[in-house]
Amino acid sequence: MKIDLSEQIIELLSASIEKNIKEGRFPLKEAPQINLQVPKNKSHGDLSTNIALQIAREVSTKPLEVANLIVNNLETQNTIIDKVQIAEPGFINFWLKENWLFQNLEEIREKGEDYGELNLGKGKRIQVEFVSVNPTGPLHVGHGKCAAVGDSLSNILKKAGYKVEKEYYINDQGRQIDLLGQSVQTRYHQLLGEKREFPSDGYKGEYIKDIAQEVIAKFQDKYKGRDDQESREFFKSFALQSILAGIKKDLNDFGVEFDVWFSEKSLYEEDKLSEMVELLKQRGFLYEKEGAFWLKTTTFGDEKDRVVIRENGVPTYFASDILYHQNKYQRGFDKVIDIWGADHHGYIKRMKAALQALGYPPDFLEVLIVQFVTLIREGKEVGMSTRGGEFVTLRDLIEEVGRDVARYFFLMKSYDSHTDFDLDVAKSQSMENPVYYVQYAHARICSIIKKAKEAGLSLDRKEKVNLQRLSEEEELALIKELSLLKEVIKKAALTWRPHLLTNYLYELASLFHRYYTVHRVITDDEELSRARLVLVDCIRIVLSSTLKILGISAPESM
RNA sequence: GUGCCCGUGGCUUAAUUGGAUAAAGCGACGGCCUCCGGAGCCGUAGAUUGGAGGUUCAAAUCCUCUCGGGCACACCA
Repeated sequence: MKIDLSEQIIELLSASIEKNIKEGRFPLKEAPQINLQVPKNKSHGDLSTNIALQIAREVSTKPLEVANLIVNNLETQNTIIDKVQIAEPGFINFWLKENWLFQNLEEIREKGEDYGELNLGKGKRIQVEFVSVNPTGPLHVGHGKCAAVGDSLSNILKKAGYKVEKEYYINDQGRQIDLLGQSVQTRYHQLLGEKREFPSDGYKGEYIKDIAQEVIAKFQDKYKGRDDQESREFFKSFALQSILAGIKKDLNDFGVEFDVWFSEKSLYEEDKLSEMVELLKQRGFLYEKEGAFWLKTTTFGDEKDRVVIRENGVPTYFASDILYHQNKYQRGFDKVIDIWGADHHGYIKRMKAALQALGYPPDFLEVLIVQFVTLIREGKEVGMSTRGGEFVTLRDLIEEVGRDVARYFFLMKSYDSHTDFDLDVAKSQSMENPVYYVQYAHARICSIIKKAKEAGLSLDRKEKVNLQRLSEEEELALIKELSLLKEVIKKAALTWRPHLLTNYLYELASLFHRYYTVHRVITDDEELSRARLVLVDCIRIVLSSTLKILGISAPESM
């Protein structure tokens, strides 16, 4: 069987259009990009294209006429195409031979969880950087959303044939880290009974005291009364290690693992900064004004130029980010995707401008902006302030609703729309809760397969099964849905939208639940039962592998 | 004030990136268990896609204006 059938049909269409060009009917230079879609309406066939409508203007011919010319030159013998029809105002609709569906099932049986893998990326290297919170406190729920999106997106890209690296950027230097160190140090002194004023803009959370306690547990009063350089460095690095360890643990428990933890500090080790400054000067994008060095980001559409090196000689955060992205480029990625919270969106222009100033293509960097999360409990918004003991951390959320639910809820809507996270729905084990709905479908299938085995019907991957017996409307609909997986992954990978998979899962589960209530898998007719077992097993495989991409478990019973 | 994101049934969101009759869930109302897991299934009601123009064979989607909501506008990170 062929690679991908939509590819096959696109090739046929291209050939036909090229023939029309060659024979002078279409005044075009080359065949255009053709898109196939799966029509919503069954009466529009299995696949459909609007190509005639799209080129009608260019070839100055009526769309219907164009469609006719294309169809007349289409070589459909010995292909998967059963019937072609032209519809107003110029769509070309394809009906496929029924056995393409069964071939699809065979493919799923053969490939198992690898079904749906694509070669879209052709091995290109993509880096996805996400979360990257300042290590000055625990992760909150918003970071959880970023983590879920970044992690699933990475999995999707992998499945689509890209080489993906997940990275976390650690801001391990600068004022915030100084403050963190001071905060812990002050708490340490206070806990040991010394009177110390807490830094006015220090970190006031309870976790700071916990860290101070850790210090006491490990080093007792070793640093008591001291405020020298060495002890300050100690508190800084101790606090950093401790918080970072917490962040790693939270992410791990959320099912997210990074390939690289990249230190901001390391950017400054070999004086890369002055190299970068020199380069930008040479390229004419860096100038001095009022004692500071400014990058001409306005050249690339930013509202104002930005300071890179302050008057006092200290590089800004922006300087680090330029260095960091330069480093990314030098590591040879074909593309890097940064996932940022909504509060950073104003930063995109200057970052892209900086990359262009360095001479990199503007689309080397893609920034996805994730909108905020609002927690709802008993119909009311949960305050995100640290006061009042209401939970705000990712850890609390995982403990309250579970990892599967949390991830699903973050991924069921487009990341660029606000998430209203209803805790009561998230905890309910009913049809209100889409996670269980999908997982339940999986568990049901497992149960059927088990039951079948007990009845002596076991599934052997290699065994020939007469799939032609699958002829019910619900069965054909299910097989079609299964075959859509590739399209969904392709689209999700090209548009960076993980929620497409969530929607797909829900739809597949829904079709299965309907099928389940109307037809029995295990019947007196053994041949039929075997065919149906293959079908439900394929559904199980697709449910399970898609859930895996989203980082959600596929329980066999629940 | 300037820039970015978002306005879709009562509520929360989809819509194959410009396609054919705007699709689901919740909530409301009415049905379905002698049978593989009822955490399920079926049906009914509910929409001028915030509003006004425009672009074209075709607009929820693109452009302009306008009204609401969020976020950002530092020699902070």
